[in-house]
Amino acid sequence: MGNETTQAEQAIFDAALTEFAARGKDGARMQDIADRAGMNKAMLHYYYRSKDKLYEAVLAHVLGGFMGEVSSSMDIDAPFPEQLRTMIATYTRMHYRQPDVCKLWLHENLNGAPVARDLLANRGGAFNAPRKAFAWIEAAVERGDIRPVDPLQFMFTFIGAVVIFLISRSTLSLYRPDLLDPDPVVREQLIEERIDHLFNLFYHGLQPR
Amino acid sequence: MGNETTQAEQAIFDAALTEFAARGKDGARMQDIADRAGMNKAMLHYYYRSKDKLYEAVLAHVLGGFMGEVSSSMDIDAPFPEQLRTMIATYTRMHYRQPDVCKLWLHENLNGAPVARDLLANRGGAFNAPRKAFAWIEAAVERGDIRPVDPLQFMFTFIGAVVIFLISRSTLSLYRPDLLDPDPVVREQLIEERIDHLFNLFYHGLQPR
DNA sequence: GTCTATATCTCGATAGAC
DNA sequence: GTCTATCGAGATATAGAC
Repeated sequence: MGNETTQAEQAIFDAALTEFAARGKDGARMQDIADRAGMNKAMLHYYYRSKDKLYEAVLAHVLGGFMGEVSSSMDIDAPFPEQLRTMIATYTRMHYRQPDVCKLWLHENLNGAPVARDLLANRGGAFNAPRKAFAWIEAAVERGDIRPVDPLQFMFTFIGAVVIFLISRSTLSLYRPDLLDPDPVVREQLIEERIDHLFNLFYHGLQPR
Repeated sequence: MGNETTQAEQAIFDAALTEFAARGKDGARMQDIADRAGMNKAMLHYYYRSKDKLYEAVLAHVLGGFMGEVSSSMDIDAPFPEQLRTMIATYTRMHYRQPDVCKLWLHENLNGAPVARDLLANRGGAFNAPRKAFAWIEAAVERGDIRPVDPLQFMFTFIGAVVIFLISRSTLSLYRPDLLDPDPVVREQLIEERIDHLFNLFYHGLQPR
C-alpha cells in the first residue's frame, strides 16, 4: 500500500462519499458510484476490492477529518465563553460545509455503527476527540466557569442541536423554505443565525448560579 | 376499507415498523417482515398490496400518534416552566418507550422525507403539532416569560437534543456502557437524568434578562 | 489499467393450488 | 385466507479480452 492516490482512486472516493451519504452503505449502488466517478464498476473493485472495503475507507477518512478539526478547535487558549462560541461555530460550519459527512454518520449509527465503533475504540489520535471534549467541559466546571453539568449529557445535547438542522432539512423546509435557498449569502446568514441561537442558549444555560 | 383490523394485519404492521425502523424503507426486506410476523410474503401483499403502501400505512400511523401526544402535552394550563418540563418529559419518554418511531423518522428524512412531507403538508389534525409548538414559544416570548427567541430555532434544538441520545446510542455506549443496560430501573434513571439535564439547560438558557 | 460480458444471488411481486 | 413455487428485475462480483 503506497501513499500515492491516483486520480481515479480519488474520483471513486468522492463519488462513494456522496452515494453512501445519500443512501447508506446497503442502499448505495456500485453502479451509481461508478457512474458518478465517470468509470465502470470493475474499476471500483480493482482499486478497493469490495463494497465493504470502500465503505470503510470512506468512513475512516471523513470521520477522522471531522474529529481532527473539532479536536483542534478545542486547543485555543481563551476564556470559556469564547471557547464555547468557537466550538459551536467550528462544528456548525464544518457540518454545513460538508453535509454528506453527517448523513454518513447517521446512516452508520442507524445501522448499529459497527465500523464507527471500531474506529473510535481502537484507533487513537483524532478519534479521541470525544474524550477530549468531555475533559474540556469537566475542567470548566472545576474552574467554576460554568455550573456543574455532566459533560457527556451536555456534549451530546450540543451535537444533537447542530446536526438536527441537517437531518431534518427536508421537513424543516416546510416551515422555512429559505433553508433550501441555494444563494451563498442567504446560506451564510442562516448559519450565523444558527450559531448565535445555540451560543446564547447554551451560554446562559450553563451560567453558574 | 372497513374499520376492522385483523390479527394478521396487526402482526404485519408491528413487524413492518420494526424492520422499517431498523433498515429504512429500501433496506427492509419483505421476507424479514413476514418472518417476524409469523407468516409468508404473499400475506403481506394480500393485506397491504405493495411494500410502498405498507410503508405509508406504518409511517402515517406512528407519526400521527406521536404528533397527537405532543399536541396534547401542550394543552396543560400552567406556568411556562412547568409547561416546558412537561413537554421535555413527554417527548423524551415517548421516544424512549418507542425508539423505533425515531429511527423510522430519521430514515425517512435521510431519504428526503417524501412521505412525511406529504403528511405534514396536506393532513390536518395532529400533523399541525409543529406549528402549535412554534405558537406556544411565541406566546411565551410575548408574555415575557422567556427572552426573545426564534420559535423554530428553539423547537428544533429541543428535538435534536432529545433524539440524539437515541440516534447515537451505538457510539455513545462506548463512553457510558450503562446506556445499553436492559434493567428497567437503570433505564428509568437514565431517562430522568436526561430530562433533568435538558430542563435545566433550556430553562436557564431561555430566562429573560 | 480499463472495459465488456456474464455468473450468481437476492429481492418484490404474482400465479395458482388448496 | 393461506401457502408454495416461480418469474423477472437488478444487485455484487469476477472472468477474460485488450
